[in-house]
Amino acid sequence: MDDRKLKILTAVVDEYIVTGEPVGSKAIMAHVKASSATIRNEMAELEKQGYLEQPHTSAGRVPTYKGYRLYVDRLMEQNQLTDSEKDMLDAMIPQEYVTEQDLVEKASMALADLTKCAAVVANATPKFSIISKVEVIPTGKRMYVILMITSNGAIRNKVCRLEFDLSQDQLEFFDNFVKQNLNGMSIDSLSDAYVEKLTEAMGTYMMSLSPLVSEIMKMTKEMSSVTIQRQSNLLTCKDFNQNEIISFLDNQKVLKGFIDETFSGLHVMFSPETDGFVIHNSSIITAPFSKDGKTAGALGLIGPMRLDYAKFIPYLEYFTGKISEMISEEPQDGEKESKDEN
Amino acid sequence: MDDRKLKILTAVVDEYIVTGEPVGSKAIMAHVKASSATIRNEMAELEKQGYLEQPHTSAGRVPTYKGYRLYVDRLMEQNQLTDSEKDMLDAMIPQEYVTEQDLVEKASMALADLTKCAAVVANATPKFSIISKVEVIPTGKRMYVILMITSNGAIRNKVCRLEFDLSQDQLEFFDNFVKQNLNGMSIDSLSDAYVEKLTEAMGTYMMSLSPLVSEIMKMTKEMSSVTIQRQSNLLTCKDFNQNEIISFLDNQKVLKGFIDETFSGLHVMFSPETDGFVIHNSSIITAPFSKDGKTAGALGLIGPMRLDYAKFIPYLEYFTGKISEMISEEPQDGEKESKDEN
DNA sequence: CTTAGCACTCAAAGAGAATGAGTGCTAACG
DNA sequence: CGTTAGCACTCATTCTCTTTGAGTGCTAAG
Repeated sequence: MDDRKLKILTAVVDEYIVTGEPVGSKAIMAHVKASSATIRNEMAELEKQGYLEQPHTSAGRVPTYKGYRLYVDRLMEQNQLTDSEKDMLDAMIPQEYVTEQDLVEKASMALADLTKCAAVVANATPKFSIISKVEVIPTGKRMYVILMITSNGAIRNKVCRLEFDLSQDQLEFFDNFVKQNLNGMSIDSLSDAYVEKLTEAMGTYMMSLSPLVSEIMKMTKEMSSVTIQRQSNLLTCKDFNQNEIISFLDNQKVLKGFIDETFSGLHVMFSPETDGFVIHNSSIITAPFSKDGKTAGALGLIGPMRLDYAKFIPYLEYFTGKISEMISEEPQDGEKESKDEN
Repeated sequence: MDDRKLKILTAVVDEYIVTGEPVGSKAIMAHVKASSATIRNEMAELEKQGYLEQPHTSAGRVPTYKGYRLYVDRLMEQNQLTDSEKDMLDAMIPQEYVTEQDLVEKASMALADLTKCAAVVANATPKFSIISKVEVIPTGKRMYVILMITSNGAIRNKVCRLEFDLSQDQLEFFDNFVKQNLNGMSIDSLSDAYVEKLTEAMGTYMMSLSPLVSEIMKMTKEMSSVTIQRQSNLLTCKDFNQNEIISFLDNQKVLKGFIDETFSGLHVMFSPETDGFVIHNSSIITAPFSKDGKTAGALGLIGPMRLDYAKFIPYLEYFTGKISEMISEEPQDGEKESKDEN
């Protein structure tokens, strides 16, 4: 794979990202010093190798998935953010917020608006945070609310209906039981086996209380929230098949499948790589953010493959950087900054 | 307005609901005993009176909003549900559910699928239910979770960040304060004036605790949930302007405006009547459901004006009837039925 | 190996022409 | 006088046919 071919491929992708039209040999001449005939020959080879394709015989070339992959991994040059861009991005990050989730969602919404993509926020709660409180609150005949709060501030409640009413005694036992055995546990470490051991340790209380334990287990599994903002941007993007988008809107659970990967660093994934998630011609960029040095979640953009990676990746990383700063324990009201504490 | 005109108008609407195409005079001949020329003359008059309109000179007629209004109010004959229809509808209502909200949402989803409309569920919580529990739970530096549970089983939590940490003493005071002054209150009766009086009654605690009170007030205002299911059905309906739908998806808050009316009985509203809610050519059918004889919420369908009212209204009423039965205190495990108790 | 030149391809856009569903109007009819 | 048959007219839709032009592959000369 010689240098000129790579240059041509880069030029095709760059151009296609801007115009959205198949790129012809003449357009490439502006980027590569060679005649259109030479470029055509090279493009024909690139097509044979699977990096480009033609919508029809007499059209220009369009990058294939393989072409994008190479482009993103090795060819693309990321833009450096200018000061004015940074100012613009800064202005988009909300200064007022209550929960971290709140901050991240608002920021992602702004990013979605800017990039005309849909934005995803994945919460790393189950992987990286610990249970700080579990409460069971009676709320009607046989109805109980379980309230769970985790170290990163996520709060969930769940109603559950039991077969019997619990006695005061049982409730108190459970309260203590939870304090001793669940509080302080990392959610990720609550394996089925561990929970079974716990349940057995409850002795005579097991019968009546084990449904609560299993509800709590369910809650921990549902803790990993994945929210999507500005899905409508997918609808207005003409690179997509409308019907696919519509059925995606109806069941977006599919996204949860490959979320775990996103916490490890910057990722660019293309639709052929994300099985289960089936919007053809789409790509997802994700970047993790952290709190006090520990992964706290990931922010992502869903858009067409024809995405301005060189521009948007720096945007995304700038955002996750800022978010990490903001949610980490920072000096407030004049306190000293103290990072990397637990 | 003579009888034949009304028959012709009815025929136009009936026909248009089925075909979606402008209705010509010949098609009407199947419904009304008269020649096409006579019908044309009558239709010309109906057009002058504003009940019909022509997309263009050489097309058939389409009902106007005024035409639909008359049709729905006075002309339409509602279908009687057959036994097999009832069976079908019964099969669509979930037998397993935890909360009432859960039941209603699942049912509305099924109804949306059946009718190819979007479904709305409006919760009457703030109007008709009482606070059964408010708890304040500390969850980090200056962070507190307020948990609120109402008599109909709605649960909300809200994180709030205070300026100061609260002492044990303050928390206990607030707990008692809430028990005495908020528990048992109807949410609707929490006027700003009442709350101000409450706040003043807190005396020396006022300074530190009033932010909590105002957060609780905010929560009560956010209690009225309106959820929409199967919005995608709006997208696939060709009677709508796609862009309008897309911008509706982005901010569906607009629905909250006229929700209160829906609790009073069956309503059919057309887009010109629902200001704030601006999907042209749309209509909304809503019907309330109740718990032990008291209004608990409303279920609705959003679709094009060209909706099969004669069929869908009975569906909707059947559903709300069933839901009312299910959520009212019924005999369980062989207990006797006891309606109209509080 | 590179490139100028040329014949060829094919989607897209535009111009008529044909189609047909539907109308309004007029004049005859009972 | 209301009803209706008949007719000329309208106009969105569909189809075919042509033109356009961007882009290609191939060939032969540099």
